[in-house]
Amino acid sequence: MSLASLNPQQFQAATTIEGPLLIIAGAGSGKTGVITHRIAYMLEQGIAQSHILALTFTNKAADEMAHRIKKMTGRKLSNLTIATFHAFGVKVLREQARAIGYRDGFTIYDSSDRRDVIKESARELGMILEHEDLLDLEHLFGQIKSGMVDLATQSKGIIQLFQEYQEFLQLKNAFDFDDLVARPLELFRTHPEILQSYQQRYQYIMVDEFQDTSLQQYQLIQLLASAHANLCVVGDDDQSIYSWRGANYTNIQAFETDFPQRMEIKLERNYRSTGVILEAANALIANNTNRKEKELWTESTTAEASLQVRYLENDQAESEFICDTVRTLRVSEHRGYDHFGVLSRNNSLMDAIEEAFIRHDIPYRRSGGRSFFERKEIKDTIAYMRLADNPDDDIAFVRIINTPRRGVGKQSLATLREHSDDRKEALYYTAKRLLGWSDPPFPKPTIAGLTYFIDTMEQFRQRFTTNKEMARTAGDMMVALDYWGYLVREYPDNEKAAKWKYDNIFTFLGWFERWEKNPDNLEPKLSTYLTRIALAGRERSGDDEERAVSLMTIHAAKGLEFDVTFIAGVEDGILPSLRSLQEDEANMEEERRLFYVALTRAREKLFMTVCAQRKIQRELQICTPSPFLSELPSALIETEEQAPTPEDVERVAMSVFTMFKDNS
DNA sequence: CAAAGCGCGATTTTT
DNA sequence: TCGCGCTTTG
Repeated sequence: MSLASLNPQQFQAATTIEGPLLIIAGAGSGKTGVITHRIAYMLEQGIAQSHILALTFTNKAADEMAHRIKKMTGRKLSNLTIATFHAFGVKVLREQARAIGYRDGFTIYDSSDRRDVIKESARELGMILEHEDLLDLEHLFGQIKSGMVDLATQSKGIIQLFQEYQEFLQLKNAFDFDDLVARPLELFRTHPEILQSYQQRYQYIMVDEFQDTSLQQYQLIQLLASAHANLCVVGDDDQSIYSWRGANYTNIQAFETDFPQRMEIKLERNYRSTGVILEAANALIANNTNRKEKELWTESTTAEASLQVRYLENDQAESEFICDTVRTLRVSEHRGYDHFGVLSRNNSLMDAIEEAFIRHDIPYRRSGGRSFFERKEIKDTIAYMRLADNPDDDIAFVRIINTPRRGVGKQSLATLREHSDDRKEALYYTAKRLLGWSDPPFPKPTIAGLTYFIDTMEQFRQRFTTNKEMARTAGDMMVALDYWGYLVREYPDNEKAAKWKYDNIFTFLGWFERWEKNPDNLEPKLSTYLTRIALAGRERSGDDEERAVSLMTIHAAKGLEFDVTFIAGVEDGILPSLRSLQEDEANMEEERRLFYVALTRAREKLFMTVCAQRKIQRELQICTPSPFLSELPSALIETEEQAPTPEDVERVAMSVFTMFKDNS
């Protein structure tokens, strides 16, 4: 490796490895390079891999970091821990499950599973929940678990439901997402000897995207680092965009008080964007109060640089403009598709744009959104795998017990639940037990269906533990269950849809197989893979490295960069998001940071599009430009058309009005 | 008692 | 527009 490529600040950040260190790293300041160099430098200094812990925010960032260190040092990284907070929590819990009363091989419940668990718990207590209550409870339980709300302040009913919920998880040997941070923290607090063993192991700790850590995450690393105090945190308060998930950029201030002997380094030189873009971004973010003063600068100038705002009639025109521009610039400036990125505040805006990409036959990659893993057929397949791995997983059981249909409806399920409650037994085992009776309490066809289900599952559970070809086993399982027959029956006059869904299952299993057979894979177990997809959920497994335009939310784009960047829907109510502001007016600053993150993704060219009207949830809405646009120095911005005058807005409003009149 | 058929509400961001 | 839950049907 060569530290020579680093500027003085970067060099100091990379080579200061003892003691607490705070690195304030502006957008595009070569942060990832510094972190990877820093770890490589540690290894070079003879620090054992096993003593280093690097925590990141996304799986993608963790993978990327490991990849770069591997390349830089040429070493095998068998013992280096680079993980997200959640993945690290899983590691600790797998090692220590027994200390908190769990058995090995637990399951991780994602947020949609959480919904189901709340429903189950409510049913158990005889409570009736409206859909809205359910959403509120999901949110509330998350806040309680992450320590933001005190359970004791809640009503009796809620306390009862929460306790039932926790009991359910424990009984089913499952953790939810919040547990993955909260439980290890609790473990460390209550078991000093366990904490000590981890402190001894992880003597050098590094945290990326520190501005996005929650209070609990901060407390966790504080505990771990308290023995050696070799803690390096890297962050940028201007890029804190996850407060809704408990992220607390005041952790940066907390770090300053908690480690008064800390060293502080600011990286303000930007290597990514051209001057125009940077100047605009600086001007925007200066409007935020309560931030650490900093000014990004660059020496980069290029003829290709530009910052444009386009005013378009509607979302259709917006999509067309983006596609046209991509195609034109690709040819005229010889840019690969993968150098283009399209960002939006929320996922739904991307639907229209994706459609246009399909129409124009432009290769694209859309991340986030209703991902592949959220398709019913994939969720079903995963549920079968989960149940094979952990028969206690009632949520998986309920999901697939009647998929394909095998005569198990509401009544049979109620019978099963009744019998399982008595013994605190998982539904799977209850079913197995009841079928052993001389006269099982189900109708004839149900008995047949259930028997086949249990027999098949038993057989494949066996095969999963003994057979090395797990993906193949899973495929055979879906065949044995006749999932194909199910799809044909569900989509009677649409065999194409059925075929498509069936193919999806095997695409998914293909990834599984690749993972399973990867020689770098240290632990090719079913439970390991299930954990992986639970944590990585929405992220596409970056298999096809084909060049494609990236379509994503601004949140998902953090840490990435594109030569040519589009920000779609730069309109009031979208950016800033109306919902976010309704929740709390103070969110304005976070929305501004979000826009700041979007701006700073661009290297050379940045296009922002504003529509006069757009269809939101099937309804045509009149749009006005985002107030943030007026915070950008107008001298920097090129526009082809004039910004719409109030008369324009009125005209569009009238035309929409008459359209509605005609329709009714 | 399970399966097919109809109506209603949903979408901010993600580990 | 689609998935989910409720109602009717067989």
